Amino acid sequence: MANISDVARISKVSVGTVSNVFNNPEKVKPETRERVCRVIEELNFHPNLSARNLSRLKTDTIALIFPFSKRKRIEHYYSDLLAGITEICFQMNFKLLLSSCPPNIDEKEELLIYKKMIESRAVDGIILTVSKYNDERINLLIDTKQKFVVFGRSNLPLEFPWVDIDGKYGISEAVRYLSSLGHTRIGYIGTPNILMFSKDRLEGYKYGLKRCNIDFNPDFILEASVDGDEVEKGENGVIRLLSHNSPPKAIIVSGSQLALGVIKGINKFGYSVGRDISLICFDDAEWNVHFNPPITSISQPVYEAGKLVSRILIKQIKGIECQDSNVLLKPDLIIRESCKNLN
Amino acid sequence: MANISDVARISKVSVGTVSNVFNNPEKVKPETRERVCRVIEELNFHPNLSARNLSRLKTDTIALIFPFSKRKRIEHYYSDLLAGITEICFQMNFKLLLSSCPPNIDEKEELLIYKKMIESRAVDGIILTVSKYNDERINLLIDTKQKFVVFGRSNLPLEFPWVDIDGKYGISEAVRYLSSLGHTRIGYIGTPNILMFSKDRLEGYKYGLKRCNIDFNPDFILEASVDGDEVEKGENGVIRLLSHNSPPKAIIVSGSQLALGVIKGINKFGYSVGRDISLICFDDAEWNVHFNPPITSISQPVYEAGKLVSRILIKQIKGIECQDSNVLLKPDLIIRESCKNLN
DNA sequence: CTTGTTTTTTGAACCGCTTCAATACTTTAA
DNA sequence: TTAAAGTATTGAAGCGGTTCAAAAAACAAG
Repeated sequence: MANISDVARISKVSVGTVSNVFNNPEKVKPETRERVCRVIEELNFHPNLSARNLSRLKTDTIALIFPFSKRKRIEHYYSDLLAGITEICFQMNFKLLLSSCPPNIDEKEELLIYKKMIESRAVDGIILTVSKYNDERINLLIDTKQKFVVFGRSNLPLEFPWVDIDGKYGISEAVRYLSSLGHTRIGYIGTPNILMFSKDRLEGYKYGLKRCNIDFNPDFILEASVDGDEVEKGENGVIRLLSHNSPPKAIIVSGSQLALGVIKGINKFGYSVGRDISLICFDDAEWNVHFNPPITSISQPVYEAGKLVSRILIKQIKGIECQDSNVLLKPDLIIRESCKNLN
Repeated sequence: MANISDVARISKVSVGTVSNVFNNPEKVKPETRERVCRVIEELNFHPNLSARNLSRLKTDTIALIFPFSKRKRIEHYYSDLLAGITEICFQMNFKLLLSSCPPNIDEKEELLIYKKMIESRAVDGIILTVSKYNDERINLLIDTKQKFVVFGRSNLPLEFPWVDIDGKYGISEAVRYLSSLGHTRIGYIGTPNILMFSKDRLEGYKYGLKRCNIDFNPDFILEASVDGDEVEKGENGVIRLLSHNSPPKAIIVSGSQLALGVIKGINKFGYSVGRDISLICFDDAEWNVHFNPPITSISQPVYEAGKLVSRILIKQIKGIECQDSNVLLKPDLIIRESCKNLN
């Protein structure tokens, strides 16, 4: 396979000129350029990326690390994100290195994976997803001066680029909608407290109640544990909520997997979604619209977030000033038929 | 940032020895090794991957190229596959380069993307997915001597490693099951004919009928077109089938997106799945079990295929003899409640 | 035909590692 | 004590590009 000096030799120029033909074509005289190009064509020469990466000390590659799924498939959250990221990478001519790590991995081990990636300089930037409370990974990335963007916010008092979805807004709008239908007994089933977005959403729930002058009842909320099957947790959770002596009549559930369980639980309890229990699901999974009744959902613009996140990161890598490197996206309440009008 | 010669200088050995500490630790005397390791630790040295890749002329990286989704998310088929692939990559210490390309891209342009990837030697191997009839990509990969594995078989008379799911078996089992419930009027809604797996499944349908002594009725089959929304195609398709003057009483649908439309269409037609129309879906999407009634499905071991495909590819790259580089996986018929027993 | 200016091209240094023949050092056996 | 064999280390030559100061060539003006 031909290399750059073959091309140089045959086209009777220096390697520097061949290199310029690729990287600074305007610097080489048209006639020379054409001659070199012919030889490039003839030899079917293509610059070796590893060599290029080495000498430029950059890779035009970004990385995304996500946890293995327990369900032998990528969470659809990542799936949407990936769709956005790969699209931008394609546009901007960047590559995406995808890594995954075992679920429920030891936090220290997870950090090691990040460290390894940073230190080997395999990528120019990293996309961090699902920020946690006191997320050590963010500290690591800042300490090592690695370029990165976070999908999610942080409680740490640090400046860094992030994109997030306004869960507080989303949930509070759901509460407002339920309240407008006459609901006051509104339950909430949330995700584990250690994830930043859980806090945000729970806050939205409380804020939403307050705004609608509904008293907060701690018996009406439930936070799923970190481990275990999401569907099961949803099922058990909702059954617990419904077993109260004066149970909620509406439930907002944070996450589509949990929601699957919640629906199952509601049916198991002998109730029917939309008639006996109103339901809103944060995160509009593909199937929500196809259920009977179709589930009123809060749709997260994860795909857009993926595009943003990668665009911001690549800009940062290229040294392009980015005016908005902190973006909060609004989710959408999509009203379908799972909530009963009590008025 | 420290490099290998810094380490060599400070620990008073040659760069070769430092390199050996990493790559052939058994070749260096324990005392020396320890001394070098201390310096490595001190300087927080980590070999630069680009340099390593360049001098070894390999990257320990494989690539997967998949089409953008029209639905702003990765098809769950790829999602399962990715889960398997990334898991093996993690285990085998390989990296995965993920690329996507616009949907319905010109075939020539698609080939260019593959060419670019091959010629830049950015990866050591490529995973090709969803083989097509007369798939040019396979020719390209063979011609360029690129290492690769295909998820799917080919009609081309070529030898190459592949993993596939036995669609013929899956569909014919579905037919057999329906027949055992007393069904004889069995329709089939398939995916576009250009995809290899479509042919396979259709064959399964015909074979299944024959085996059960059911006459093949061309009016009962429908092949979805290449473009357009899958759900819509399913909906329109099933309505067309049901509008016949003696319509099928059972339908096998090839693909979960199509199935969503089929269910919608059945309901729209005023029929009810499991009562008026029996339904089997090839591909057990996450939601199938949660529908009412739960959909009897043929579950594809895509996650396992992902593991296999990457394992085979990596072995090939490493030059490890692989006894079984052509694997046909059997899908599973999961009986739920969408088929009526006519007996 | 000079001289000065601008445009092109050169070629060596560099990026940071791996590899391997050659050398140096140890150990063993006679 | 020494030669032979075995073990450990060296260092230079790759790998295949990019970069940039310096040289060369081309052009313009006097």
